[in-house]
Amino acid sequence: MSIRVLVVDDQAMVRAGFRLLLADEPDIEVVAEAGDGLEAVTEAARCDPDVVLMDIRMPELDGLEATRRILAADPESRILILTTFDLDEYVYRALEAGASGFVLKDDPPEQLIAAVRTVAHGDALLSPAVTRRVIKQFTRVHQAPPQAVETLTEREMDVFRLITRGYSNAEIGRALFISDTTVKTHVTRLLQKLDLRDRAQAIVLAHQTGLFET
Amino acid sequence: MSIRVLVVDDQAMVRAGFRLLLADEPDIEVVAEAGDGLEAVTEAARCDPDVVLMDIRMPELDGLEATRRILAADPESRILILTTFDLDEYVYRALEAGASGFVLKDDPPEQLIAAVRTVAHGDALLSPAVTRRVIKQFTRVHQAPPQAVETLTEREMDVFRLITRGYSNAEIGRALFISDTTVKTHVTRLLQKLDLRDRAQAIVLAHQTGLFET
DNA sequence: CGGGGCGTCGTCCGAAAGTAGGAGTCCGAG
DNA sequence: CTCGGACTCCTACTTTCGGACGACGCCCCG
Repeated sequence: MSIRVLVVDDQAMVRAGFRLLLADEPDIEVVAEAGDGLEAVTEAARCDPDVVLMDIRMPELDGLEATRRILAADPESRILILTTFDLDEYVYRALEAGASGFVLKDDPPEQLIAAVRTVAHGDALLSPAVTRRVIKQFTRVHQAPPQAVETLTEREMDVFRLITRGYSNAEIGRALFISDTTVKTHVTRLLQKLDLRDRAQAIVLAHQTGLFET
Repeated sequence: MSIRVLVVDDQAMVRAGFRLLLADEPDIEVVAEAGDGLEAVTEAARCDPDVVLMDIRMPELDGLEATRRILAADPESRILILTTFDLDEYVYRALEAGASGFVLKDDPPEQLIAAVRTVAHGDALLSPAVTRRVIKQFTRVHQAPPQAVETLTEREMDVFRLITRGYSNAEIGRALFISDTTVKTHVTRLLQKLDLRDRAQAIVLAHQTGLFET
């Protein structure tokens, strides 16, 4: 009763690497390979693997669409997405598509193998590196407004409020009857205090934490 | 260079169980135990463990507060929270308190051991059971867009969504695997379609209309 | 009285953002 | 097959932002 795996990647070298890597594991068996999304769908239908190891970037049909189609044909399929970057926007979309998990290509091999077993067993999984990111996002959303906001002066708050309305520096200047260079001073300082990069992030922060509601 | 672990639980039997469980692992060593939160704090300060395995429900000082204090004394500490229930409240609060991970007491032993290694290595971790819930939270997406937003193409929507997260053009490019000049093209066109001046206004619009909730 | 925080206003500079226009691919509809 | 829409990428340009300075006046507080 070994775990039957389908490896999908457009680079033959990568597929070979995984095949080799998994060959040492007695309870895991690579039963098929596919070089693009379309192949992946047909192969999945043909050999009904326990786990599909799927690259996300592929010709013909990308990993997302392939995931959707495979799951449409067999909702029981377990699909483990592979990617190179962890800030990958495709993470979310892959999970939406119904993928069971997510592993970085440069995670250590043992982690990949453990991941295969985990999803085969029915659990969902994110690679630790991805998890760290998710946790970070997660805790940020659920945190009360950072007390750093309290360190803002009255004037900085004025500017902050107008920033969250989408005003430019010049507009803020006109609204507050000060020069735009002064506005820039305030903006720079509030960004520093809140540890943000630009006004865009400031707006996001304000809305996430419910600042300036109403 | 084994991983030095401090086990914290108010039940001596549980501590003994973990000690036994971890004794078989050559690279893991239980260097101390504590029966409540206060003890945990002093023990952590005394023996400076690599990983603290901490129950969340305890007399004197609960796992959350103990976590905060240990981290206040040494921000480098890795704390792995143990609990019997996968109630979200604990997850949030433990992560807020700065815990590196979260494991259910009835997760299989191998998972616990792997978790210890993972957090010792510096990665964050959620038990698969918890991860599934987190994933669910994160994959909640788009809803009915208000009018003009419908004229946006799929790609423009992708870019729009990342803008509302505070991403720069370069970051969006990396996330979507396209060049930043292409991102700028999409940005310009979506701003035109929505009759907005800059990304800041786009973020405001998105949040005001409840686009891209969560 | 002297600091220190705050608000105001500058300059200089580099990095982003946004605009304009062109151009190539792919794909589906007519 | 042609046409057009979507997507991609480019060059070249202007404007805006943000950072790093410094400066001045104000007012409060030790």
